[in-house]
Amino acid sequence: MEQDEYRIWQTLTEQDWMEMIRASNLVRFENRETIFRQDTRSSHFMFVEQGLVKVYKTGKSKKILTLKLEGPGHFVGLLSVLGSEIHQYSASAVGPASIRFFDHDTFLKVVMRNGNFSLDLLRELSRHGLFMFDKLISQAQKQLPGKVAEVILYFSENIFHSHEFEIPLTREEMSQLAGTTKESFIRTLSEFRHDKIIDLDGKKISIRSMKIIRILNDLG
Amino acid sequence: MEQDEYRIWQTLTEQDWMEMIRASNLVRFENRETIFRQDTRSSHFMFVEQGLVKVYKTGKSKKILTLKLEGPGHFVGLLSVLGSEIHQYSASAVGPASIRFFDHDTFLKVVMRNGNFSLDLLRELSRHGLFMFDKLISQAQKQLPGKVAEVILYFSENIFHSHEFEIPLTREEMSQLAGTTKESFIRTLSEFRHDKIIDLDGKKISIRSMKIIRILNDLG
DNA sequence: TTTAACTGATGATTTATCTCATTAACCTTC
DNA sequence: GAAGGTTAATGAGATAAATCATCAGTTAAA
Repeated sequence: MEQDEYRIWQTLTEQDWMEMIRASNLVRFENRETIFRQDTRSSHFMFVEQGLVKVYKTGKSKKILTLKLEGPGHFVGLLSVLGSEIHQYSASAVGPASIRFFDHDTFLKVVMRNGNFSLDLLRELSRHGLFMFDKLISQAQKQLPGKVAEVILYFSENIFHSHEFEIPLTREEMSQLAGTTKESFIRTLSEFRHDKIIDLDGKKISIRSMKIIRILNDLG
Repeated sequence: MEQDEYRIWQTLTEQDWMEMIRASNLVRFENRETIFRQDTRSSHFMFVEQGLVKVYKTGKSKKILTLKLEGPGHFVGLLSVLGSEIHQYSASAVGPASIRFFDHDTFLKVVMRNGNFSLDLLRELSRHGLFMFDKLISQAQKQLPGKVAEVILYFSENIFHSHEFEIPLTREEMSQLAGTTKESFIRTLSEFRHDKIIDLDGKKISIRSMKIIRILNDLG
């Protein structure tokens, strides 16, 4: 990794950067491998260099809710590393992914002495919080079509930047991202297909009417 | 306010503290007054010195979801001030409340030059994020009794630190905290009363069986 | 290569919760 | 102190979504 490869490192001095990199190691995960697991002790700061990472949490009823897929240039597990001793959620690789693990103390030392860097982290954490607040509203207030449209839109806009894409998740995993059951999710997808809002071919989805998807996402 | 009154200021030097305080002002809000409103421009860092502040967000359908009640010693609106130009949610006073408004640039200047302070903010923000993630799981996976028990437990443990308390919100406001409708909330409260889990007298609630409340909260 | 497990799809049924409607109690203010 | 507004409570009916069950197609394992 070069220092200028990701925006977040650009506030670091060459020395800070070198010190952090030296106290780090890059780990490659294969599809579906766990990166860290809820209820284990949190230790390292983890940064996605390549691939996609699924961030999810298991409720008391063992049901899973997936918060997001984090892509390159973002941290995973920050909330737990900074706000708790124990991981409060899990993360796993979606496809092959390279994660850099930074030594906890070295990372904090740099955060403490570099105001611009810590401010960037504060902003990253804040945007993450705003994202969660939005998701909270969705879960509390939207009904099925709105939730499913949101997931489709999420892949289209945040992950693939295209109206046509192949989703690297099973239907059940998608339903966990929507906050519903796999049956309900599948059913709603089928309805979207019948209503010619999307084309569907296995894991390939093509949005035929972005307008309707947006309306469904907005109005619930 | 004295510097040692709240934990968050203890990492500040006397100079930093004085500079920030000089560039701040304390505003008293009466019950139900808006402190900041969703969709307005965010400007100041706001800190609760006294009272309770309701943090809530209005969805596209105009329905309100209340995230939490923030008490003395905590910031409100941090997510928006740091992560967005525009407030993504609202806050209003629950009873009389004193809020200190810090000048944006002065506050950031201190954050940037004081590593311990910025680290404290990072931790505060992280805990806030973990709280939201928990709430997200609740909204996605719990049904009514679990959500209502959660609200009762929240008041008991986080706000009043007692099994008996008088809630400063209407039933409708409580339902927005639970993420349901006022009718459903009232109905569930009544059921709890019939089942002798709580005593109910207007806004006074007394938990008769903390054990059952906890079970309901945990298992859904 | 046969069996077993997983995934996707769909129907039928049940259940939870929302919506609508009504009433009573309590404030507020004119 | 009467009228209007807000809040709390509850019932009946409508509706959305979960659950349960089945089956076909696919992938993985024995």
